[in-house]
Amino acid sequence: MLWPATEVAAKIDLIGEGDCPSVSTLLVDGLVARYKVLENGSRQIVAVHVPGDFVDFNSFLIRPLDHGISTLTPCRISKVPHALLRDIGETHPHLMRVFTLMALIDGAISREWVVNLGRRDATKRAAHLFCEIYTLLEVVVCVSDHAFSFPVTQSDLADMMGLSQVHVNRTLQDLRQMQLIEWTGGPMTIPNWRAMVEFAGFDPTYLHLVNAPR
Amino acid sequence: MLWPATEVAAKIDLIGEGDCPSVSTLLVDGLVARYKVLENGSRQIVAVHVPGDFVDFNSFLIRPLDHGISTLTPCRISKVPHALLRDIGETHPHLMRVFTLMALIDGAISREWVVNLGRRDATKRAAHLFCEIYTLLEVVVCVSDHAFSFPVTQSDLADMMGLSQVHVNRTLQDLRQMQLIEWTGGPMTIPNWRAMVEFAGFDPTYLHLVNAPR
DNA sequence: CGGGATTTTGAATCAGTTCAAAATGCGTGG
DNA sequence: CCACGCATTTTGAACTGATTCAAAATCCCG
Repeated sequence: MLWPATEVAAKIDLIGEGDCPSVSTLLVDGLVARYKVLENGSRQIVAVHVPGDFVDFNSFLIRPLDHGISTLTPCRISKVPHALLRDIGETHPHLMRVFTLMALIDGAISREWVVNLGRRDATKRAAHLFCEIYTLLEVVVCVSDHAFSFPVTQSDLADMMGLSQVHVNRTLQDLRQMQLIEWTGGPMTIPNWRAMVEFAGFDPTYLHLVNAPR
Repeated sequence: MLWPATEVAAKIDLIGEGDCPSVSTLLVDGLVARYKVLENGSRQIVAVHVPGDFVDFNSFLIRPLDHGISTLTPCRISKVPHALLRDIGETHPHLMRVFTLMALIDGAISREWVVNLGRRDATKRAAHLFCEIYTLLEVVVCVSDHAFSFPVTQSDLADMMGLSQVHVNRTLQDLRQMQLIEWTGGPMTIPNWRAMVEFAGFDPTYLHLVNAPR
């Protein structure tokens, strides 16, 4: 069963904080961020979603939504009514377990973000984030040779990493100079994956992917 | 149906990283932490659990466990076999939804930790953490008048907040001087809850408690 | 070619770290 | 009850990673 995928322009709020939609959104193409904004106006991105992710599975069982959801790039999305999810849960109880699993993995990734923000310096923090995003993309999209489209601003990166935009810029320069990333204008490539993983201390176990990448 | 609660001494690893137990642990009394350790030896606590929490509900559906679990204080725990959880899920499908809900709330708390580490300075970070823990305790335990037993070392706090132990010490002094906490030897008290919430920017929505406290 | 967004650079400042030592608290055994 | 020893807290001072502010350079799109 398929829904027509909708095109969405870049940098659009898919769902605002406090909204209570009766559909969940499946990301078909593009990148979306879940974020929170503090009183002082600063923003923290709390999760990044890749194609195949349920972007607000939460809203199926939890209200109100305690964070905003916004696209990072142009996206294609597909709306799945909560009524359908409920039906699935009732007629195929074993699929309900899949929902639980999705929620658990979401939490596992979130916990690794806590580690990333709490205990890694800017350079390793960036490296780890790129490892995570690449690994997730590799599973879903046809990604060739550790290169992937990543049309995201340094401000957005700053909000993912809990850093200032200026420092993100300097951090990226460091990673470039260390030959761990190539990223100027086009897609990001990680020329030496082994070195990158080693440097970032990246262990993909927490992603709980079925086909663990090498 | 009840299990005998087991006594556990303070600062004991309940479950080590990589373990695959066939039971989940319900926390009856005390505080436990889930943590990750980096290559360089630094530790980050990724979640704190209060009585009533399933401490490793994860392990029911996800393996291997990607983090360690350790007590912060002496605890009483109760082991619930996975087989039983599976039975419940099969015979009472609607309870499976409760499991999903638990997992979602766990994730929501984790995301707030990301915000706390990413975008709040040391003082507000500590304040927010104390607000969270107090609010969770208030629901479960008989806690009187914004005072609660919190026998945790400053090192443990440092690992929750992604700070050095020394800076935690100075941060606590600040909070004491601002009259936001009283904490010397005995239980921690928050003499002016309104001021504390205001200062920390604490909004308990993300905890998704049924009986929202004032 | 022009204009807004984004990236890059510089310099001063600040929040938090590190290292080291002193002070305090606390349980145990004499 | 005191003395000892270990864990924890507190203090100081030097240092460093990241922030802030401001301006210049570059990019991209129409």
